[in-house]
Amino acid sequence: MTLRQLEFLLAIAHRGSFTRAALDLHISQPALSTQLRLLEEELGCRLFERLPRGVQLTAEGRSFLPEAEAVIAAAERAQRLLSSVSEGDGGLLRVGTVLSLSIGVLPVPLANLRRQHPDLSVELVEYEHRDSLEQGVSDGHCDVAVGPRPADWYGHVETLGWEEFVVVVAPDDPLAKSEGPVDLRLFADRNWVLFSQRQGLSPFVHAACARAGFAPRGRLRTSQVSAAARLAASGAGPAMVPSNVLEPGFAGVALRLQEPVRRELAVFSRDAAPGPLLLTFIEALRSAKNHMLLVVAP
Amino acid sequence: MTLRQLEFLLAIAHRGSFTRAALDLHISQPALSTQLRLLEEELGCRLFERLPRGVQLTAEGRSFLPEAEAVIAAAERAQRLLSSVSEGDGGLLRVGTVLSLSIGVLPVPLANLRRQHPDLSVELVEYEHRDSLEQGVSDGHCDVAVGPRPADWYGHVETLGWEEFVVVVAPDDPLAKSEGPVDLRLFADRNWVLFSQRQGLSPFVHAACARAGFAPRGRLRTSQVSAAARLAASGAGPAMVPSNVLEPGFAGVALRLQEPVRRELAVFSRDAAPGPLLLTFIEALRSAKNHMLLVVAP
DNA sequence: GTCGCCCATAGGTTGTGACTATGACTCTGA
DNA sequence: TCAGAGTCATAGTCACAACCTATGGGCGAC
Repeated sequence: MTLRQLEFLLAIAHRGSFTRAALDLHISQPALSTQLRLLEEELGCRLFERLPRGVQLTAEGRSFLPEAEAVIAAAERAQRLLSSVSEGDGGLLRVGTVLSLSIGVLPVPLANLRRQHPDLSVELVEYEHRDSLEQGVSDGHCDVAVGPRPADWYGHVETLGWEEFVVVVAPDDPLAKSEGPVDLRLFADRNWVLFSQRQGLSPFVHAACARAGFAPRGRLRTSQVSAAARLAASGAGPAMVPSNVLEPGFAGVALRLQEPVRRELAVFSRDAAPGPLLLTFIEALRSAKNHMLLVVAP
Repeated sequence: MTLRQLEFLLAIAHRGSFTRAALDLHISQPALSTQLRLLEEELGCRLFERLPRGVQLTAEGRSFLPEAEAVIAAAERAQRLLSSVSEGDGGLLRVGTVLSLSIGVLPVPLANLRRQHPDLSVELVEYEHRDSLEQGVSDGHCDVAVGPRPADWYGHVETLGWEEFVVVVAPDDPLAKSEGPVDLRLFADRNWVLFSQRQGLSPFVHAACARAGFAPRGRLRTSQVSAAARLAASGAGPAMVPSNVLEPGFAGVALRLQEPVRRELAVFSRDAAPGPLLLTFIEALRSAKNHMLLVVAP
């Protein structure tokens, strides 16, 4: 049984004649005869009654017809969906990212994507650490990743920009009124709001402080970036967070650093040549570059 | 796009490997490679990512997979249904008949059919007259007919039996206490309960009376056999009806006739060689022959 | 470094599907 | 009654599609 044979069946049933159905299908009448005979032989019963003037469905054929229509309809649905998928307009994309980016960076491009390609579903797969993100892409748990640019990557990589880290303090902090960028070393003796060990930002913050010549002490740890920012804003101590996670009306004070702490962000995937769905997504990222609170060049 | 290619796609997705899927499908690995390549070319995008160790669905392939499964599932459903249809176990049969038979004769075989083939639906198409029944079969409005045996018929015909007509009178009728068959001429001067012109039994009753040498007068006409019987039972005048329409606890008195009035009943269809569905139905009729209140031999 | 696993390609063979031509049949109209 | 138009089925032929075997290339494992 083939899709083609079922289409033939429908055409004949619709027109009530082999000859006319053959015209519709742009094939010869004998070809249609043969194919229907094959179908009838495979199914084990006649589907049409041959009359002197055209043909008519048998009881068996009439019973089978709705099922045949269902198969053809399903096939057409599948083809429609895939043609939209192959134009990057539909389907499902599993986007891997790290926790902080799904708050600070992704909302804008995802909103654009929703608007421009309403039939394209996105499943966010959030990882705590850049390593597990890369692993997740490699293992096929997600189709594309947005995160810190991997050191060396076998597939497609494309830099999106650099996110800048700021130190968040409470409005009544002694350094809150500083004009311009501050020196990170001023916070060396403070009690920091730090990230929990498993959070990917934790080693990053420690490395930044180490470059400034100290190791941050902390009494408070959280795995959530936005929690760290809010805790710092309420006086729990300084916290280093990406500037893009701070909302416009944020209650704390964000201090830029004299020695900027930056992280290169990229979109990357297993495939060296991304397919249409990935391209659509990557395009959405590109066109939102200037609205993602990233530094475009270091 | 063919059903076969979709099956290939599912097998590969399921096994995660061309080689293993080819083993499952009992084809060679290159054949599978080629077919999938053709499918991908037709659809316009890669469905699998080729990895050193097997393959993995792309985002496009993963989006398409559920649709492909739906198509295959619909095809399997269709095949299952048709295999049950070709064994006469399912589907829809349109049974044409005349009004009186759907009351008196068909209930028993239809009940048997329901019991033995629960998935087989029957649509009763009732005609007022044997001529329109024959026309209905010829025109394809029903698949098979149960009714008075046609004079000459081009398709399959099979006699079911002879229904015998009785004269129904009220219990207080002068002739109600007659022992044995009565002479139809005794009712020549009565006011009959007759059938309306369009009812198929009307000419039949008139012909029977004509054979007995009189033309029945009537003050009351109905198109329904059971109404005629009840009216007669309540004293409206004699009525000639098939004996099989009288229920066991019927209130009137049914008188058999010395010159029996009988009508040959048959099942017939357009097709000279009935298909499985018709055969199932005809078989149900045959096996109910002795329970349909028919005379088996004239 | 060699071996094994996996997918892709090439070349050859088989089989299927389509076409043209024709036949059998029925209904229609002269 | 017979010719013609219309229907579907069959036969013969051809092209292409699908498959198989053999082989190549890439990658990881031992």
